[in-house]
Amino acid sequence: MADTAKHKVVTRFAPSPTGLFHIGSVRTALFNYLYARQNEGKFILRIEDTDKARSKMEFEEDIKGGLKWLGLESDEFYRQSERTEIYKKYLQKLLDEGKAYLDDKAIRLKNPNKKVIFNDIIRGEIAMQTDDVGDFVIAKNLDEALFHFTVVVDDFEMGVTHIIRGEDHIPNTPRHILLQEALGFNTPNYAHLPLILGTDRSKLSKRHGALSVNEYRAQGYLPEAILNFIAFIGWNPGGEREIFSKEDLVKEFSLEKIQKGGGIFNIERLNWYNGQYIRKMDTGKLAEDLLTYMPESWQSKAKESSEYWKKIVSVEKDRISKLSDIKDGIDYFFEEPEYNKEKLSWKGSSLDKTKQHLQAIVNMLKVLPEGELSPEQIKQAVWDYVEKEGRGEVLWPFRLSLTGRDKSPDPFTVSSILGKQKTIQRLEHAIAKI
RNA sequence: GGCCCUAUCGUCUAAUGGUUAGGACAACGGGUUUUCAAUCCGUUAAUCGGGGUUCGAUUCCCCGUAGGGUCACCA
Repeated sequence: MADTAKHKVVTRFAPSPTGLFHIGSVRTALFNYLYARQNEGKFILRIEDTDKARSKMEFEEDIKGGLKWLGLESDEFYRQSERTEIYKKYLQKLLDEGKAYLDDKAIRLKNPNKKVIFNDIIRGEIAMQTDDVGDFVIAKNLDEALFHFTVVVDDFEMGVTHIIRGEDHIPNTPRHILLQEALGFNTPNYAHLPLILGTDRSKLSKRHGALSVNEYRAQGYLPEAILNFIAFIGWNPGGEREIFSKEDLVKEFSLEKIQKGGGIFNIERLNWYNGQYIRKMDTGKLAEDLLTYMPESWQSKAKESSEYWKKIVSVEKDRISKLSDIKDGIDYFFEEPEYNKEKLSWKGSSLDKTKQHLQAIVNMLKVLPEGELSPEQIKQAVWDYVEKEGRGEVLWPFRLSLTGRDKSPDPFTVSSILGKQKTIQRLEHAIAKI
């Protein structure tokens, strides 16, 4: 029996390991975690693996790994498949007391067919007539207790004070209360969360696309961004602040401020949060994390010259919204750019003219000192010319000969990172091409 | 279909028995020394409908409507 006396609040996250750790489950886990931490309570992870056919260890590992990555550490861990004896004891008790009975193949609860009323923290009073569930099955046999029964027994045994779960469990609650009454347990507090919905407004499920936490992780979403984003579906502290760290959430969280209506999972908003958190990251750390998202050949180059890589990262840092974005649009830092010479000219300008501009830039750069040049230094060196000839007229071919791309950071930044030699080399290559 | 839950901009949401109904994402427009980002400024945009209660309702009540959840020897 758990030490309930020590903790005023005990919450639990109780997933069944029958699928990957789902983004909808993340919020249930998060809210249980937040509420426990906020009240200096206990947060329990309980694997509900009574369905032997569907439960798989790989899913359990996926859930645990996901929780760890998100930083939602639990204080205690249980696995229902290891608690058969406990369920058996209570099952026998119910049988002995005549509150349950064995029919052909299963153990059923004798349903008093009463009206059950409970007070949901989020929704207020909910009343339901229990006739329609009849003498529902609570176990296949003494050694195989089923969901409704194991949940009730475990929540009691573990001293769970607050059951925070999805609203898809509302219809189950009257059965659990019937069971609690039969067993002589107190009814814990219930808080049924609104569901996270797909874009079609139905409960988020596999057909809505990427859902597993690990997939988001693989795409380069940050745990802080996911937590912040997920917390704000169905909950809001009031006020106009949008960015909340896990610690902020622990401080501000309250069950009373949870929304009643379901909320759509909006990836655009997640992307925005993720970008915000990327921008707040330390560049060194980001440079390290970004490495794994790159093709191997670039990766080794980046490792060889970490200063070079850091400069690239400091520029890309506010251009990407998820880590995997890094591989798009930085090829010119690792390979010679490829492009058609026609692209070099700015809006209808002639190639001859373009060639002149490029040559002029080369000349101006050549007289600059060797060694590191800042974007400002480079800009200063060419700016008078640029102003005289037209910005796009000069800057577009400058940038294009360095990057070969329609879209990229400005030519001063790129050439500063590339270095004087490389910059001149690429400009001369462009000139030769024309 | 039975039972249950829900309803504010396209989306996530704030607020109140009396407000120009606020913020964020997205979209659009503009600034930010060429482009694309990032950033800054701005614009468009909402209280599901009908009855009550009330001096006044988006807010409280009822009825509709719409959406969702759930109806296993799954969880």
